[in-house]
Formats: sequence, structure tokens, C-alpha cells
Amino acid sequence: MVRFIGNIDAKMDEKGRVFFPAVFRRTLQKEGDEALMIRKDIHQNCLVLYPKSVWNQQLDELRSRLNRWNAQQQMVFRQFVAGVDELPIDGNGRILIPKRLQQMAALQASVRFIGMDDTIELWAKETADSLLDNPAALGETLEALMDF
Amino acid sequence: MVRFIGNIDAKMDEKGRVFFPAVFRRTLQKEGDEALMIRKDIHQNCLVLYPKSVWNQQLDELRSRLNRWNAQQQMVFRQFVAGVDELPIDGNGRILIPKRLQQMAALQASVRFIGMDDTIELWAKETADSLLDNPAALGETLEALMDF
DNA sequence: TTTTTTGTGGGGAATTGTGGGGAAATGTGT
DNA sequence: ACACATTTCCCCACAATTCCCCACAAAAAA
Repeated sequence: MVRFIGNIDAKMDEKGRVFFPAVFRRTLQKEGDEALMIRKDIHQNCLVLYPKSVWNQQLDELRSRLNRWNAQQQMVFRQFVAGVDELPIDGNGRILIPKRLQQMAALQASVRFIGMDDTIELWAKETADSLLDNPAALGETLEALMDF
Repeated sequence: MVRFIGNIDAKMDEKGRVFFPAVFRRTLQKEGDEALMIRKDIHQNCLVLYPKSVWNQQLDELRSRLNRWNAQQQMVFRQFVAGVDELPIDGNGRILIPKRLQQMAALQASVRFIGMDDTIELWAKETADSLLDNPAALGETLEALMDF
């Protein structure tokens, strides 16, 4: 079971290249998983990186719940799959973020990787910082969720 | 059950390394737990150290209650893991505090470890000192909580 | 006092991260 | 088909950080 942990700040150069953090690369290799998939998050303004095996797994799960003859459900599936790219790691250990996705997530020079269990999220640093600005709300939600 | 007790002052060097107090290390080892997790406290201006097993337990607990396809619940999970890092103990028994977190907690050379039951807090010494100045509020809260 | 454990400091190698040049590949319009 | 711009890829150089090692001070134990 893959488990990415940690938060790494990095810089994207003008060419759209970002060093893929060594911690995560090790985690990836430990799973014998080399390839990454990238897509825009459905809800949030960030990018999601999947080890290919995790991606396939989620795809299977989704597919199994959808009726392929139902137009609306088929549309959901299409939206999920469309816009996904494979993301090779270059000789320097860097990844190249497609322009399309850079814009979608409003990535500037400063970005942040966030280990999210079995996926990794990639945020514009400024956007990520503002995430942590709402401790009160989080506190309440957590309190409600974990109350037992 | 882990239970950390005590206040220990220590010094952080220019590289951001701090000796992890021997008392706590023993407690940790007694649990067969080697690794630590670190994050900024949600409410206070300090850092929290979790034995990895405690952290994983909380994470699993949370994960099992959340639906990853639900935007709001995914956000809760994200906020929970955002800012967390793994914190290995080096050959000298020291930990290396990530720059990002040093700044968040305004750590200088003088720091203080505070045993908080199953976690350990790490404060800038000056900040910790000024906290003890408010016994009145503590009294009230305790009174309200323990009234039965 | 001597020995052991705990805590501080620093040098330097190895790894990680950043930047840029320019060749190859791809796409665009004429 | 051709010239041109854009994007991708492969290479090198270097800066920054982390890791590993050793030395030693300070405190506690023997």
C-alpha cells in the first residue's frame, strides 16, 4: 500500500519543469511503480498525481459503479478520464507540467507537493497556504466527525 | 499506551537540528516506535510531534470516516495532512526541523519540549514562557469542564 | 575520580534541487 | 512542402540542503 507523506515546496522554472521530491520518488520505487498520472482535481484548484497502479485501481472502482449505457453516467466517466496525462520523470528527476494543467491550477514559480495518502497533490504555494487559514472550521468538522 | 511527561529545554543549531530528549526517546522505544511525525498545531503557535503509530491510527480513523469523492470531506482530509512531515531521528539522536515549520513556530535557538500525553509539543522558549502568564482563563475552562 | 550517557557543534561528502543551453520533435500557417 | 514558432527532451553546471561522521562539553552514574 502506497502512502505518501509530507509537504515539499519546490520551484517551477519557466519551462514548466518541477523537481519531483526525492521522498516521493523513493516511496514510488518501493512499490515498483514508476509511472505517474496527472489530472486536475475534480473539485479543487490543484493537480493530482497518481501512481499508475493507484490510478488504474480508482478507474476500475469507478467503472464498476457506473452503467455504461446510461448517458449521464457515461459522461461522468468521460470527464474523469478526459484530461489525464501520463507524466514521465526525466533524467534529472523532474516532471514537466503540461501548459494546460499549469493554467488550470494557476501554477506560478512557487508550488507545493502535498502527500495525500495514496496520491500527491500539486498546488500553487499561495493557494496552499490559504488552505491552512481556516483552523476554526476544520476544528469543528473534525470534532463532529471524530466524536464517538 | 504512550505517555510523554516533562518539559525539556534544548538548543537548535544553525542547521535546524535539535537533540530529541532522552526521556522521550526511551518512552518511544518502549513502544517499539522509532519514527516521528511533525506538524504545526491547529490552534497554537507551536509544533506537535506524534509517534508514527499514533499518527497512523488517527489517520486511518479519519480516512475510514471520509468519502474521497465528497468535496467537503476530501477537504477535511487535505487540511489534516497538509503541513505534516515525517521526522527521522539521526545517528546522534537529533531531529531536523524543516525550515517551513521553523518559521511557522518562530523557532529560534532556544526551544522547549513539552510532553502532552501521547504527543510532544515543541515551542520557541520565549513563546512558551509567555503562555504561562494566563492562569485565570485556564481555571475557568477547567472548572466548566470538570463540573458534574 | 572515572566512566557512561546526554547534549552541542562543526566539517565535509552525498544527495537533492535549480537554472539554462540547445538539439530534436511537434505543430502552425502560408 | 517549407519556414517558423513552440514544446519537449537531453545534457551539463552549480547552489542548497541533508546526511554521516567525528570531537568534545556537561551532566549523571558508578
